[in-house]
Amino acid sequence: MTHTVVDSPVGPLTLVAHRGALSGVYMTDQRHRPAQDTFGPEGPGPFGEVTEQLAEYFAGERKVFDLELDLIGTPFQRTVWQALREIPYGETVSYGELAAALGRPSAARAVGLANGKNPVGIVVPCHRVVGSTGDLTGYGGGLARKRQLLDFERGAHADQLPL
Amino acid sequence: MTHTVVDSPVGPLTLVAHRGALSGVYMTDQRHRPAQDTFGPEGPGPFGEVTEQLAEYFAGERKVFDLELDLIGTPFQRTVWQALREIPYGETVSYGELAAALGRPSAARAVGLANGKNPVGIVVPCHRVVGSTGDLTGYGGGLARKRQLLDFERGAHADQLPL
DNA sequence: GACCCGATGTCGTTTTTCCGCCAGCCAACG
DNA sequence: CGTTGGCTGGCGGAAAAACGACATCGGGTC
Repeated sequence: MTHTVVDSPVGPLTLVAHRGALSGVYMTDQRHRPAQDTFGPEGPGPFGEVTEQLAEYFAGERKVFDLELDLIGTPFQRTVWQALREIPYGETVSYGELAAALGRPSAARAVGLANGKNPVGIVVPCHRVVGSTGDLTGYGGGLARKRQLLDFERGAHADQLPL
Repeated sequence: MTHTVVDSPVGPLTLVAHRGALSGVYMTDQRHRPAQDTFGPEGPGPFGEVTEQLAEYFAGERKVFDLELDLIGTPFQRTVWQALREIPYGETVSYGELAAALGRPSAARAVGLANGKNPVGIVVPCHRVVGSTGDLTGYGGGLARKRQLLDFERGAHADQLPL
């Protein structure tokens, strides 16, 4: 367990590694952010590759992250997080649709819970899930950041997918 | 975490080591015996010294074990196990007396529970605790073994403490 | 009295149960 | 449109219940 901190357009990001793989990406003031002392000491880890891909992402040059992750959670949570990774860049799904895709059409609210516990922000794109009406409805890092990320992803796509 | 198996007059004993110290001594068919896969691989450990002292004990030549132990349990359990180690060879105490000695005169039954969870049989002499009437009342390894151990300890003492 | 039996009190631990929380959804109503 | 109320499912913590390697007391027996 080691961690480090890098800068980004959405503020400082705390990167956490466990067993040699990325296990956490936390923004400042993020809800459900674990206590600092659970991140282990600041130190070496696979952070070079992570930092590079994040930089590419924020430069609009990367749409898919290719990183080894170590996600710790309940079976249901892991299922949800896995599903999140399959939402394409720039697109959104509703909590209900995601729940239905998992075969639990009525578990929309539970999906919201699991979503909020996503330990790896941005890389696991929990920001691409919105309410059934299109409302953003909530985000661990604050709705402003969610809007910022979605606007950015749509903008970077503009030249390819003119609406 | 490593373990090994040795023979003894009360049947095969599984010795377990953790952090370089003895953490378990289990008989066959013992109640509360942890699952085999929690013992780690069969391998090296401080088993030479342990085996030697056990052999001396069963030869009637050793009355006190001098071994480093690594006992894992709740605070109360650790207190009880520590108290057990101070019961002299060949003598017995009742559950109630032991509880009283710990300052919890009414916790006799709880002492019984903790007693049963003793991970290090023989070396931590839980067999020296009996009911208030002198009945053996119970033993993780079976009453037969408890009787066997107590008879043996009394016998080995016979030349010193003729009743 | 001596003895056995059952009921009761006790205590730390473990297991089970229950309840509230919430980044949702839908329908009904103004 | 906004607002409201009722339904939902998984999670986490709290509370309750169950569980013994006991001890003690009170009645019945003989």
